[in-house]
Amino acid sequence: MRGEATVLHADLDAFYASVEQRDAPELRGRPVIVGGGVVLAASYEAKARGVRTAMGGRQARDLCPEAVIVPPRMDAYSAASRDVFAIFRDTTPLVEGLSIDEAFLEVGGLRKIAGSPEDVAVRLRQRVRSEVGLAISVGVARTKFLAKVASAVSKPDGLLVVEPDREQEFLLPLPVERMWGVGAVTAEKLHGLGIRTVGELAELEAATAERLLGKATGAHVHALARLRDPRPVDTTRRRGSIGSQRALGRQPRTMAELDVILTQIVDRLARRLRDGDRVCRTVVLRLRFGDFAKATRSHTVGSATDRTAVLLSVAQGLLAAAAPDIAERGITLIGVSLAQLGRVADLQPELPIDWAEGAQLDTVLDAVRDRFGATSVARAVHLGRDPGWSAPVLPEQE
DNA sequence: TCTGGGGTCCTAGGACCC
DNA sequence: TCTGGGGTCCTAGGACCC
Repeated sequence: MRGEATVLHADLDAFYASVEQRDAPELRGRPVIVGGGVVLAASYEAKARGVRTAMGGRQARDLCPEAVIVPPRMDAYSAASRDVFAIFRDTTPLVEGLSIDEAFLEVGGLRKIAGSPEDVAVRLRQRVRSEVGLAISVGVARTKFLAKVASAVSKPDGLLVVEPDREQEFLLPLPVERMWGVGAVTAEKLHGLGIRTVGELAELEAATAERLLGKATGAHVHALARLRDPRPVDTTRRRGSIGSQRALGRQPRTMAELDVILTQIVDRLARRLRDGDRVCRTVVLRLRFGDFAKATRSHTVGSATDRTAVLLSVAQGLLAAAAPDIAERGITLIGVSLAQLGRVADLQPELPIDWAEGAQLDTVLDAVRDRFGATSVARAVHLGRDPGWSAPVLPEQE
């Protein structure tokens, strides 16, 4: 095996539940479930009783009647996440966040100043424990995939280094379900061929895996099983979509009710969009019907926007088109995703302004505001041929 | 099991363009 | 008269992840 084990995967343990136990000492040592209708997170005491993430609340209470059930406090989790990511970035600039509670860190360049990757991992775990008060598990390996599997195997509150010459003996005996990227459907297909371990998957021809699982998924998981994972830690990834949804229960809903909910969702999303200086081109309406079958309806606009009014009218158009289906089948969830995200800055070369025509500032600003909103005006003006122009402060319309 | 909420990536067909 | 081939975009659905 070439290369050294320099990739860390750091993953907070039972994150939401651990924050609750940190902030409320009376919860420590007791089974804690975060969530209500559905389990968002379970402490290790609750997991020991069989409670699992995404399990229905009723089933969780049946399994563990003495569990303390607490409502989620997303603000507290976001703050804890920021604190932990600050320690990640203080450890190395090469951090790739995967979600609110996990990240990859490339630490290969730190040997001279900070010691071996294992030394770095030991200190990282100590710092998160002492400075944030949370347990974090870390896997160390030559590739992202192996580091991710290693951190999962090390839990709870563990550290596992997979040295390059021990990779096969670590990975091949594991059940295929432990692979990152193999879920229930893929595992079931593999079981159908009698394949239960990663080693058995590795013994297949790549073409066989691709026929069984599809070209991309087959090639991907087959390569991983053969210890091939060339993906570097990528610090440049940006979110490609944002979304929000609401479960509605089973009771019938009028189109007027749905319109109110849709408006609230779009309003929230559009604010998040503008807060992040982002724009989007595609609006996706997510529906779940009375029989819990899911569907999406989407529309892409020609010019990216962050305007609530534009996004809402697109969403309303999609909802209106779906109204007959909803009337017939009922509806149990409605949601919206905004996709094809871009940065406001990226819009500027596309501004439809012909500067050669000697456009007046007011005309230009009106055009910019109409298309992209007041928040974009100041940046757009910087594109002007005259860098001496200052950006007027316009009130946000909404 | 009477079923959250936030995301990523891939597939496949049709439209459209050259 | 009998119909190319490739590339990209859009839409819808599905698997997977935390």
